[in-house]
Amino acid sequence: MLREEERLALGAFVKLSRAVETVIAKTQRHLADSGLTLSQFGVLEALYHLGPLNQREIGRKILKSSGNISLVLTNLERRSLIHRTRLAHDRRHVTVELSDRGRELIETIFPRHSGTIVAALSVLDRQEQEELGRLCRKLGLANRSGRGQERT
Amino acid sequence: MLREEERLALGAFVKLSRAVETVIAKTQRHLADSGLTLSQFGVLEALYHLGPLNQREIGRKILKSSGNISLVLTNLERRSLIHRTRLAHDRRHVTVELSDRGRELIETIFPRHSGTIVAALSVLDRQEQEELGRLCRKLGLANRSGRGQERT
DNA sequence: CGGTGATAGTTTAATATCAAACTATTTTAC
DNA sequence: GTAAAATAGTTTGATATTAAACTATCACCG
Repeated sequence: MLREEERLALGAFVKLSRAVETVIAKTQRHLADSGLTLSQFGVLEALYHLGPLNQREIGRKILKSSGNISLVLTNLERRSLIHRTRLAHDRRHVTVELSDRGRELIETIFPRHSGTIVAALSVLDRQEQEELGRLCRKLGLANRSGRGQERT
Repeated sequence: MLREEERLALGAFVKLSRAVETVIAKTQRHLADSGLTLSQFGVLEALYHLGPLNQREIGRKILKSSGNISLVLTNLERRSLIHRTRLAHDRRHVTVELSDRGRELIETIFPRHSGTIVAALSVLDRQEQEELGRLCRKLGLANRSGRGQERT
């Protein structure tokens, strides 16, 4: 019914999706203990590793629309995990940075998050993880949204 | 700063997530032309390939919570793409099936959807797709949610 | 200047998503 | 046979998500 080429590609993609979903589900369970969603964690982690960013830069890092970032930041701000500041010399930009509480939280949570992923991937040996990374990198780069299809 | 094991696993996982996100983004753009979300498409596709199912079975197929399935079905029902029927001999169960309109729609859309994925994966040759499938299958199976963590 | 266009962020409307509480129904145990 | 437990589905409350419309600000050009 399906051509061979089709069967192979669809099968690989289903397995790819399922694999990501199962690992993400594990990380979400653990993040929920701290009352964080995966998106909130993504923002805190980006700020932690890259320092203060404006909202567009955050959106580019975690691949979300600007409207979405705006909301996620509002929720983080409500819990005093980040600060937003308008730049004086260009009032269109908002600089986002971790609060002390936010820094403490991400410093506590990141090792656990990382541990969850390392454990999940540990069914694959070093060489398999390298190969998986190589194939996914190739796939991701070839299909990255180009030609004016970035999210606004 | 990060141990080698950690760097490798986190790196592989980020690439894995990005690859899935980029391919999914492509399929969503195309599904949006028909006014379907990915979840709605997932339901229609399951019904198309597997025949009538109850809501729990659908949830298991597309890995979503029962509450979510309930809502997605309501939205599909509003557009007359599916029918819901209570089973006479066990009134707890709802049998979901494609309407004629739903069948027409999925028959039109599925080939395009499939084509999008085949095209996206085509940067990998046959052997690479097989290897990617093998690695992801291993990863997914090892981390499938067990121990009472299914979604309700 | 002074308007035109670009850029950053916010808001809105629709859908999705989960966990948890809830309803309805059936099965099981006593 | 009825009470308790299990099962299927729905609802609720909170967050996420996008596209598109919108606001505010700045840059550039005449």
